Amino acid sequence: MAEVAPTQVGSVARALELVELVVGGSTEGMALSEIAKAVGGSKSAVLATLRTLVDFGYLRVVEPGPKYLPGMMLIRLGDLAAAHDPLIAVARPILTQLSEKSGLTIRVARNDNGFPIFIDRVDGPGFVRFYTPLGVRELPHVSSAGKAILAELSDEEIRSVAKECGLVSRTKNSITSFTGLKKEIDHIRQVGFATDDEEDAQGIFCVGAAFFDHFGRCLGAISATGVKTDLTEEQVNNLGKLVIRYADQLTKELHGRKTVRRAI
Amino acid sequence: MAEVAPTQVGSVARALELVELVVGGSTEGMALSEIAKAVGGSKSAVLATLRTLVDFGYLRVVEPGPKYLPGMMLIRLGDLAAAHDPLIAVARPILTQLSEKSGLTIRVARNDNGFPIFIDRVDGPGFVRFYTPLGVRELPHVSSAGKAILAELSDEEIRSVAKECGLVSRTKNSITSFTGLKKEIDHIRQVGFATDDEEDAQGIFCVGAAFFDHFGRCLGAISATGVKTDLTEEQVNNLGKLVIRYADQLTKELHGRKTVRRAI
DNA sequence: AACGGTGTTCGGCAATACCGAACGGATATG
DNA sequence: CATATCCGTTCGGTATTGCCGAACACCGTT
Repeated sequence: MAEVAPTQVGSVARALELVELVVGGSTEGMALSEIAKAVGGSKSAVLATLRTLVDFGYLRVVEPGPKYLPGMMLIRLGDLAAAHDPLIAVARPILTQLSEKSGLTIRVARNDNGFPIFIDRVDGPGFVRFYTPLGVRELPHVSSAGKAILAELSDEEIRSVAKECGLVSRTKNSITSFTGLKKEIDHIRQVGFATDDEEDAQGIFCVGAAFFDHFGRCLGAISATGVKTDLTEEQVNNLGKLVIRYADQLTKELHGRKTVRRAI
Repeated sequence: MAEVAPTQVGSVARALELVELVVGGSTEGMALSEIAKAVGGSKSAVLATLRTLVDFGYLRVVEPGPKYLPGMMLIRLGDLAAAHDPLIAVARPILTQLSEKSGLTIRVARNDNGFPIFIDRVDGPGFVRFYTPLGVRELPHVSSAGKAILAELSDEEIRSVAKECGLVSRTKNSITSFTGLKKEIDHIRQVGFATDDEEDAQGIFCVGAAFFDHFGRCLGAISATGVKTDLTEEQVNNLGKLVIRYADQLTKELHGRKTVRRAI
């Protein structure tokens, strides 16, 4: 089976795999045989597990078929988990205000050892043209939030993170060399905000800025995301200053202290 | 133990109880002994389960102590579950627009046999002064969304729902008699929107309107929530018309068809 | 220094979660 | 129209494995 170092509970692990499988599946839902085949278990065992998950609302079953879909409890738990997180609780009103002011989608990422994990998002008005998942470690070098975080690290930390993620390419604009990244970070340290000019996805432009705890350590970054249009340098600068202002506001409300960014 | 009619998996059920326990706990996190005592299990068994949940990101452990807190995966799953739900996907831009237009917190509830289940929320600007959970069945008679849904039911359905929830009182403004509720619903059917004038919580005012599927059946309702201020009847009417317009827009984008509301 | 409180590890027993076969229904195929 | 093939479901039997309780190590307090 799977190599699990510490003591675990197998049936629970298998159940959680089922949840991820269904959540990652299509919006049509998944059938029992399909699920059993995917996880390589017997139909009867999978059925018992699915019933348990449905009982707790983690999944819901839609007739006819029976097909399994993500349940309401997941939304409830996600909402409660967000309410539990002090950072999200403080950040959300700020994200909302910045979204309204800029008309863009605003997200907040936590600094996870140099990697950004987006934990909340407030959509801008208009139809949502892109979807970015929450709660997962993202690539640091192709997102404005990630680069804003990187710019607050020491050079050796940056090198370590760059090595860990491999500086993989996502689009033709992605920065894939360490020297290129270093140059970019120098620029970020000068202007105080980071950009993502179609480096992660075609047609998407982002601006991000870091925020800090009361030790002056970078807790994460907020970013504004929109569809790429022809922005003048001045417009980018204005947006950058706006994002910085709200990031500073977040730092302040977290009783944090903004560090002097390392110039070189 | 618990009386479980169909075949289930006990260890999974116990694990999910742990998740709910921790999510419902304080923001400080819960200790192992505390959790074991609460669920009435041995520390070793609970520890193994907790480790599994931590491994999957459902919980996270914070040192020192080890204390257990809701994990990032819950946020991720909640976000994915919301993205899976066609209603949420369609509704969110509309909620965002209405929130921006009205400056209020907008929510959308699904009609669950006459009961509202709020499944998404877009906060208005400014500090959030109230928190309403998502994904749980709420009382139908003390929320504007609930009453907007009720007004689309037949009279016997309303009576059935009223019996089921007992018309319990939440504030001194709560409607607790069936005749009072019937009168209120007649009014809602006339004006097309429902209000909640501090009937669920002191100082909170809401306006809600229903939306429909392509059979003309009431799928749910959206509502605008704000702090109670001295609103003139005209202002309430204007807000009501605004909410109706966005609810109708939602109906339209769901390829739904608005029913002629039953006058009497 | 001895205590109550942690979290942790370990062995052993029995509960129980798994499997596979068999059934019934629905849909597709000849 | 009959046959075949999928589906979901039920049901025992087996042994896997998840549970317990005791013992350990650790810290803070008394």
